[in-house]
Amino acid sequence: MAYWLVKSEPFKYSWDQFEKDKKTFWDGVRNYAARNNLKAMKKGEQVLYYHSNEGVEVVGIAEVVKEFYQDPTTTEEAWVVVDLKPVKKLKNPVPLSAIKAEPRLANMALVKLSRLSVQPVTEQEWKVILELAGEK
DNA sequence: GCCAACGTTGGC
DNA sequence: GCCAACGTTGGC
Repeated sequence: MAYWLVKSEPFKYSWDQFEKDKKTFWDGVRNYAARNNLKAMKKGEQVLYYHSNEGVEVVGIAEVVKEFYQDPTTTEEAWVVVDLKPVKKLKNPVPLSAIKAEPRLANMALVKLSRLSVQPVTEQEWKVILELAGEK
């Protein structure tokens, strides 16, 4: 079972909107590395939901409900989406500054590859994030 | 709004 | 296939 992290700009698609919708397809990925991660997602896997630009923090947990398929917003075959549903909002959102301050998270893709919009999260990292979020 | 980091494009 | 130029992302 793998873990993931997706980024969204709250202006464009916030966690609150996501909760209202109950489900969304994750579109707009136009980067091969991110695309490959989308393709690697399996149904039932858990995904951290991160707000970039504003907030700059992990705000919630989502789950993959449908594995990748052709991005309906483009006819270019290279691009895919997955369906996600909200699982829960974190008690305490985890800001990037806290992630950077946590030695156990020093190697997170979020820190090292800050521009990648869909990235894998290790099980250890997942646990630490939830711990910082006050979930347990 | 600035700028660093990094991915992509295109000329050779 | 290399690499400079350019565009975009995202933290601050």
